[in-house]
Amino acid sequence: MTDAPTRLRRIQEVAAETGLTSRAIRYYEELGLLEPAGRSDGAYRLFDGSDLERLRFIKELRDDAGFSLLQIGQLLEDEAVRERNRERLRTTSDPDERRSLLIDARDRAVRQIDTLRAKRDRLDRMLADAEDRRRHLDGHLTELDGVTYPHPDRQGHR
Amino acid sequence: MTDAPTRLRRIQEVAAETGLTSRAIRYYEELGLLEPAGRSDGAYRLFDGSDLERLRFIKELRDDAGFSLLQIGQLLEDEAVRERNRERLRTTSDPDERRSLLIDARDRAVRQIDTLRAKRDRLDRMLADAEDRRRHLDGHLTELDGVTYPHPDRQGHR
DNA sequence: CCTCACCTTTACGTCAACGTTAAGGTTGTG
DNA sequence: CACAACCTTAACGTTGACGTAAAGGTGAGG
Repeated sequence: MTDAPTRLRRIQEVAAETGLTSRAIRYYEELGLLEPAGRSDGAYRLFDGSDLERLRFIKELRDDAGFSLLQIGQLLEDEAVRERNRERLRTTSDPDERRSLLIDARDRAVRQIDTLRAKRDRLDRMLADAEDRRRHLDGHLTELDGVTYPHPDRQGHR
Repeated sequence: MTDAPTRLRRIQEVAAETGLTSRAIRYYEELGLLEPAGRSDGAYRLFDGSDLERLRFIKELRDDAGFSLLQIGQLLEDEAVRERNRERLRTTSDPDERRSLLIDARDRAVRQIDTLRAKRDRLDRMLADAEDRRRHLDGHLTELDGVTYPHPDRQGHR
């Protein structure tokens, strides 16, 4: 009892909370990116908290990092492999196996770091350019008005 | 004369130098992402240095930043608008117009900064996670071997 | 002038990532 | 138990970003 308040949600609620569509969620399942926590008596999909996390993560990777669903599958698979290896690490005491597990894990991490770093560096450069421009323009503006003028402030984002 | 050694290239050479395909280049033109510097007597497309730059830039945005061609079109359009406004800025002396041009430019820069920053921040977080994992694994490995083993050390970045 | 490698436009094909419709089963509320 | 609002699978449609093939023109060397 007191099994932690693991509320189970049906697909449309999940869609609303994640900003995805039901169709997209089913599609991700079809691709093997996740497996809903369970099913109802009729065959309704039921999602728990970790499913929500996973879906939000997928969306982040898709929208912000621009990864394809295939690449995302790889990343998630990598994470799963890591999890299994950590388990294996705790249960084995053979030092050779321990070392090879660790080396494999490190290799995966390094590969991931490389791709991410490449992406981030390009973005950083573009960002720096844009910020330079803004600073430059701010300079011209204050020079013109002699006073800091009101931020147009598009939407309330930050 | 001495028009700078503006070599003109035909599409396949450009493809080889940019890592794109001829088809992709024509497609980008079709979408209005660029206009080749000229055409030969028969109607061969001829590209100059700035075309090459532009195509490399498009490829970076597509591959590394994960932007859609539509978004890339927006970014390039923004850049073009900036260029025109800078020209206008130099030729007008009406302070009201000058200020509105500057404010508009600053607005565009801010918008771009916001989107780029969001993407970069997500990538940064993922990267930090991966680096933490690598450090952690390195620790375990040196602890196991009692010696720092050879870094595979992908490339010499950073 | 011939030839071959390259180019042109036009048009249909393909793959990922879903959207949409169809035909029917499920749940909870009155 | 009726009914509306949700869900299911299956299947076909759509859009972006090209690939590929067809039918013909171009241009530099021999």
